[in-house]
Amino acid sequence: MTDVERADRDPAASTDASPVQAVGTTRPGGRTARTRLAVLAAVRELIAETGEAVPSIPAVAERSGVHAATIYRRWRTPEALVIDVALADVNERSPIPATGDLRADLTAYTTQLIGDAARPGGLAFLHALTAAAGTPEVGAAALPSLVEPRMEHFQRMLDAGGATELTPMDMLSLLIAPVSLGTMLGSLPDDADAAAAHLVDNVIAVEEYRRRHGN
Amino acid sequence: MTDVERADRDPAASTDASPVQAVGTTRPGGRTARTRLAVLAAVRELIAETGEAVPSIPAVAERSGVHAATIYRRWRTPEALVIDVALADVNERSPIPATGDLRADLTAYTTQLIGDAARPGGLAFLHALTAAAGTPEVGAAALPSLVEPRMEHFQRMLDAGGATELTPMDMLSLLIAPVSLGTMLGSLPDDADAAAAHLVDNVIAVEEYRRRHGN
DNA sequence: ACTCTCACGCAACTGTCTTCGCGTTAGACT
DNA sequence: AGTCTAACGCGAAGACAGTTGCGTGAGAGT
Repeated sequence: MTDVERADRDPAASTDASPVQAVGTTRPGGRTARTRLAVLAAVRELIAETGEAVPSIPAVAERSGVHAATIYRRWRTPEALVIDVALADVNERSPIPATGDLRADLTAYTTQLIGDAARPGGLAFLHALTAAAGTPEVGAAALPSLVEPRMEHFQRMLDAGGATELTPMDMLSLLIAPVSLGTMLGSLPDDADAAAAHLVDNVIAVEEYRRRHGN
Repeated sequence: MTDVERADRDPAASTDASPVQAVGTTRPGGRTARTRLAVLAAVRELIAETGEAVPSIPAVAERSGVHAATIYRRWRTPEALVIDVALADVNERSPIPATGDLRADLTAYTTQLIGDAARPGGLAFLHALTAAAGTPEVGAAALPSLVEPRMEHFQRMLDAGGATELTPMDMLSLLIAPVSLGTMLGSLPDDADAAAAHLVDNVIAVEEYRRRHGN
């Protein structure tokens, strides 16, 4: 009847040995991983369909075939669901290049970021993020694990590009933050390339300014 | 807010009203104004007490003494309540100076902004903002009326300070956005003055960069 | 002062979210 | 292969947000 039950009984449909996170859990194995994938897939679908709302847990339960009680036990809130999806997707969705050409790397990343934020899930993610930030038990654990890997990637890009003054934090302040707020307010220009070029110019400006004025 | 009040009235007689004082409504008088003040005061208190959550309407009803049905009829959602409080408070809470000294004005504003965002209500406001952005019927009306007056103030500050290249939008990208996201992620330095100086330097850097490279 | 009617209080109602106890299943481990 | 137990399914109970119809009181207009 449900996707999960079918997956459980059909040996051919068993997962192709891709160990999902669930680090530190006592039982990371097959069924738990399958339910997790089914739930996260349902969250993605619902976000894509319903526009930008954070999906309700009963809706995710029906869509995924996983019982609502199970979802409540594992995730507790809808926001945690969205955060979990984001954690699983961010790295492949907005890769951070490091070719050595700073402006090109920044432009490529920013353009993709703008496009990503404009997607239906973009606002849902921001919503979930603010909600998670308000509830320490969710945010305190999730936020660092979301941010830290990105910071390392940024550092590689900056090193490769010869940026001596900029820090990964500056990427947060000068790129991610304006794109996030701009998406919320709908104040981003329609032309994503122009918007990206604008933001990248700001980054370059800061790098040059600090070089001239010392750190 | 205006949409809700319009729904209560004759649809044809609707003229646009200032979201703060509700002037122009058919009955702006004593009782309506009192209930509104009582409700907004309760929202402020609840936000200050409960940390950073968006208060539930039943809670606001009990605290304010205004019946829940009334609040539902006028505001519709808790997010609209928080937005309304923000609309009423922002101008006095984070004034935008225009003394002619650009760096001093920027620093004063940014410092106050950081302090304001760190307050309990700061996160609640961001939460409400993202939620409002996701529901067009609330956000489409409220967001412009929140942003536009600020943009004008910024323009005055920039003019007075002799900034020829910067736009009010840049203040959004370079100051408000980083402070917002930084507050969410808890990534702002503990030293608010240092953080403000950092962000202000970025603004100055962009102004100088554009002067040298043409717009 | 009188009338009109908008906004509010009231209470019952509906639908949905959320939790809980218990039995069952399926990985993990020996 | 056998045992153990964490994780899941299930249904019911509870709590809560949100809605609606109706009567009343308080501004607004004359």
